[in-house]
Amino acid sequence: MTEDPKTLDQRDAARLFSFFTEIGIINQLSMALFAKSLPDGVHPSHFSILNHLVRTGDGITPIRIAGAMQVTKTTMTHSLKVLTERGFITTGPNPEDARGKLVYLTEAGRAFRDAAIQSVVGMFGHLLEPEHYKIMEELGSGLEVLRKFLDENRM
Amino acid sequence: MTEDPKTLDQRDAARLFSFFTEIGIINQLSMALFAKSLPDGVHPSHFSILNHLVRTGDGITPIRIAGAMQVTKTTMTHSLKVLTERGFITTGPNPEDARGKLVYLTEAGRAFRDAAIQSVVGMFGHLLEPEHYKIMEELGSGLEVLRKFLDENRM
DNA sequence: CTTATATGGTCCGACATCGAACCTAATTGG
DNA sequence: CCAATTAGGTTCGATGTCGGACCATATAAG
Repeated sequence: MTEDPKTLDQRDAARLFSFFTEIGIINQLSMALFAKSLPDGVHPSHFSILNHLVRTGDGITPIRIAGAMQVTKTTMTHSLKVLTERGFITTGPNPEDARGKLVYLTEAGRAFRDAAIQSVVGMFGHLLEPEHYKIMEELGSGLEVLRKFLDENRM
Repeated sequence: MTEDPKTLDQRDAARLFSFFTEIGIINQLSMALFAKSLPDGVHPSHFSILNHLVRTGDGITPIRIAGAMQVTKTTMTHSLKVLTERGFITTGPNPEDARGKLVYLTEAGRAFRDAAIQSVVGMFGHLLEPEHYKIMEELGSGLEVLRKFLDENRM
């Protein structure tokens, strides 16, 4: 019909659907498993925030965390409130911007993150077979290309 | 320390984390894009139910749909209520099981699904490049292995 | 047959997430 | 220097999802 290279033919459309379906199911199943390996009612998103603070260093703004986690600032406000109530983080004023805050890890937060990693690695480690790690490694670069592209083109 | 082949070394643990992180981000970004391409407040999960009914045929039970969509029956009850209110499905008694229901597509539901596909294909089609379809195709089989494994081992 | 258990579905409460509206402070234009 | 716009955060209401409790029917055990 058309020669526009960006027009989807039926095969492309089918690939698109099945690909994102697989991604969605894997995400859902792995997140459910992940959630079960976390202690009493700590959501994976909470763990991710703590993990991000450990890896990139704390003393950063909620907005930056929200950007890294791909969630809205509204969601981040809520998540940080939960983490504060659990004693895993503290917040203080931002000396460079009177509108903003800075987020800091507590010792409890750091310890919780370490324990959670042990728990998660234990659960997945007893489940996955060596071939699965091989697959994950093989898929890594392709996924990265797609992730970066989607990230750059989001609206 | 140990020779247990299922004990994760640091490289495996890192692969595990980065893999599921990529999956999570791709899922989130693509779902957000997907949601934006659907008309006025129809959630991707609602579309998926309609799509499933078209592809596998209607007149099936809510439980079967829930299994296929990987959600709980509680969630399915809610989703079907929304779809019924929008006039996209109807439900009737199950002649073979007095406890159960059967779900049927309406003409409006079928039309909505078709229109949504056009919209989604249009949005992604104008965004993705040929190389991305190639990548998706290459990743398909590996993702399928992981998905099936997670699906069989969920608890 | 009667009882125990499993299954289809709904209701309720909890929670993560989002968008819209809003406030405050920073930045930019004039 | 002042007005307009941008950016960091919070609050509010809505929605999707889940787990637990519950009801009704179907199936299995005795």
